[in-house]
Amino acid sequence: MSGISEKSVARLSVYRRLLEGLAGGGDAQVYSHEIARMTGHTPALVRRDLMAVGFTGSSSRGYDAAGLAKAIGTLLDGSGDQMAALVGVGNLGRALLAYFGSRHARVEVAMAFDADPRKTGRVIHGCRCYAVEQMPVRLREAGIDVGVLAVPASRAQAAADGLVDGEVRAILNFAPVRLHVPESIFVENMDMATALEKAAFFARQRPA
Amino acid sequence: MSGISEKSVARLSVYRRLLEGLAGGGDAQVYSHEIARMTGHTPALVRRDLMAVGFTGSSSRGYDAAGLAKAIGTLLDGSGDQMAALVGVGNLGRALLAYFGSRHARVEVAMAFDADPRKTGRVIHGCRCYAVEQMPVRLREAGIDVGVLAVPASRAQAAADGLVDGEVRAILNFAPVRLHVPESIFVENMDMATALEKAAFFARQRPA
DNA sequence: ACTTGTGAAACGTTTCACAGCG
DNA sequence: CGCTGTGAAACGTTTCACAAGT
Repeated sequence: MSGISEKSVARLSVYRRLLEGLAGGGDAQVYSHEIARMTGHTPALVRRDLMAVGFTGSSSRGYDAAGLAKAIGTLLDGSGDQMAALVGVGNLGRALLAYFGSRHARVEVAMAFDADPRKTGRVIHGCRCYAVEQMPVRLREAGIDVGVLAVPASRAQAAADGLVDGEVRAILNFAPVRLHVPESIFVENMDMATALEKAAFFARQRPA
Repeated sequence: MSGISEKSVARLSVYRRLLEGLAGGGDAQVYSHEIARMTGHTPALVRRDLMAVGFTGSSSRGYDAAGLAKAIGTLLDGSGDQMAALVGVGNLGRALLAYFGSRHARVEVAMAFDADPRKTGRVIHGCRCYAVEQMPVRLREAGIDVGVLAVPASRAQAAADGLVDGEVRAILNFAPVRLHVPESIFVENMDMATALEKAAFFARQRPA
């Protein structure tokens, strides 16, 4: 529907962070080949990605960094705020709360859920933790549309079912399993075990 | 050189985990369409990926789960053990140590590094922590070839330089920046901020 | 001379479709 | 039959190459 590919969205998110840094550092104008060098892509690809943004640069001066960052934001963030909920407040879950909680609150992690009664009711890294049983109701009440899954593999499908029941529309899945969810729900897998194996594999295919 | 794509390697890693689970659960034989359904791909893609493995199935019974898992292992793991080192023992770093440390030690995280002197010398989740200054020497001595980067964005490039100096051949990068490293080094980016923005974006492109 | 924006070519990945086999 | 293995087609993504702007 959006016509814009997953890869393009991911790169635009990276461009925006870079541009905000440049604009903050007093670098007002920037060329596609500079963005390309700093993000590890080609100038042509950067320009192709920017076509979707509808922000036009100048042939002589390139792009206005602050303006382009804002235009990317309009595309990526939409109008209203978006909220996410974390499921699984273990080692990884707490690290994610700290990571996502720290200021750059593009998407707010508004609540967390855990099965362990010792964690429910507590506030961890500024985020209140509820029992998993309350998940569908609380998600719907708060109108949360992104779920972040940081539970053990064995519990991932049950937790995903809870998120679907709570009517989230996207899931960021850190569990090393493929979730079974309705077609209409977007799933982004962050499989760290696979990523490490991949790195180890390609390490071996290299000159020593 | 290897002729096998990054995507294919990532999927093979997922297939293997699945197959080990099946074999352990007494499911001796499995068809490509079953692997496909459980991993969310198509049967044709599964068979295409398996072509690189060189393990042949039977038309009537499909693949031997245990044998196929082992064959994938031969391809992915190579001969000797592989070791990784973690840089950055903050919230995320400790979570990664717990995550990667737990038994399924396909790649062993053998040591960790941190700039904070209160952390150096300690053993965290079974992994000894050293000062970053010692990084290049210790990496070379131990023959470590994968670095896992879990430091703040502002320190990521310096830490990457240390890993390169220590002659790692691949880096698993959790920092939200593009690293500048020699061509010969494989970099796998795990940008969680971008992943969350991506999930939020595609959540919006959906029926409510 | 340098850029941007973009049609068209090149390249990579996935799916189709079917021969061959048990 | 329903399966595997695979050439060929379809599709998606990136790069090339150049017209047009400054």
